[in-house]
Amino acid sequence: MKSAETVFRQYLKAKGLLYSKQREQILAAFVKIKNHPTIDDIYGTLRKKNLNIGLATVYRTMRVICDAGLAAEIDFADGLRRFEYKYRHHNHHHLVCIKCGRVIEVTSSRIENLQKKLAKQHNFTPARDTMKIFGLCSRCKNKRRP
Amino acid sequence: MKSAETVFRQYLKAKGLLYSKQREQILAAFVKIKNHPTIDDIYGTLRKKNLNIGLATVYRTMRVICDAGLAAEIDFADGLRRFEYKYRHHNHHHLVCIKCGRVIEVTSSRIENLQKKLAKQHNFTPARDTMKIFGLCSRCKNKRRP
DNA sequence: ATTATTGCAAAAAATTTGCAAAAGC
DNA sequence: GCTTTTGCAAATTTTTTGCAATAAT
Repeated sequence: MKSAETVFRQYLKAKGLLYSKQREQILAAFVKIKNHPTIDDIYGTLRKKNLNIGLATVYRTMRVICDAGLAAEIDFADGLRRFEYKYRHHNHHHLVCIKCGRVIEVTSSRIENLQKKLAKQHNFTPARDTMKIFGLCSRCKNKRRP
Repeated sequence: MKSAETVFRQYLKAKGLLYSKQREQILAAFVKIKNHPTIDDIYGTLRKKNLNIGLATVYRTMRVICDAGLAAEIDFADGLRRFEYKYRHHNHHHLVCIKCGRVIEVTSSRIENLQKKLAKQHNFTPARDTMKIFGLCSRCKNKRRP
């Protein structure tokens, strides 16, 4: 299966865009970070590696990566704009702990089938979907208040 | 059934907070606006009514309204922070058109049951959930490119 | 050679905060 | 009367943009 880099390269070529070192490095950093980084997480990672990439470039590149379908914005209701890696990830849903912020990824083909049905009923052509359940994770639910 | 205002009043009293005219007006404006307003939508509505309420107050009050469980932030991937009214609304899901922005609200008890099951399997105590399907609505899918 | 991309700094937008005056209870 | 809330302006944070220099094909 093609690597994300290859997919990105092909996308850029098809759109007449250039494949720059910065784009390569930003994509690599993003893919490497597990668990839904913010722009600032990605920027910080690059800085730590002494890659001198401007913040504006990270913003611009993450937009391109999203356009290429390799990432999507995701909102865990913590006020931060995060990104989720979309390539070779099964479509999955999230259980988000409202206390500790832990995110558990789950899949359910039955839910997916129902989603498809629901879309069809409304004559709606689905492209992607998100499902999140907010609540308390197993660790947090047994803790007493501080 | 209690009105949202009553619920809000009771919440404030329970927390030792005050029920001010501004809070009343902001809640009323928010409830009245259909379809997921931004802070600015709410602020604009109030201004149009010549209610001289500061933007900071709208920010602060929407947070209180969310804390009271009457609203929640919702993200339709359009870069805007929106709020959804939560009281006396059946839990519903959204079909979001990525072309025209139209939002169709749907319910599915079968999906809800599966969500509950999924949470249980992970020893997770659900509080609230969101599900969105992004795609093309019936109107947009038949249109050709501009 | 031509065009797209970058970094930087500046601008714009979004959100939060400090504080004296006003309002709620 | 005591506290909380408000409006305003200032401060902070987040995101976008203009542009000359640089890099990609």
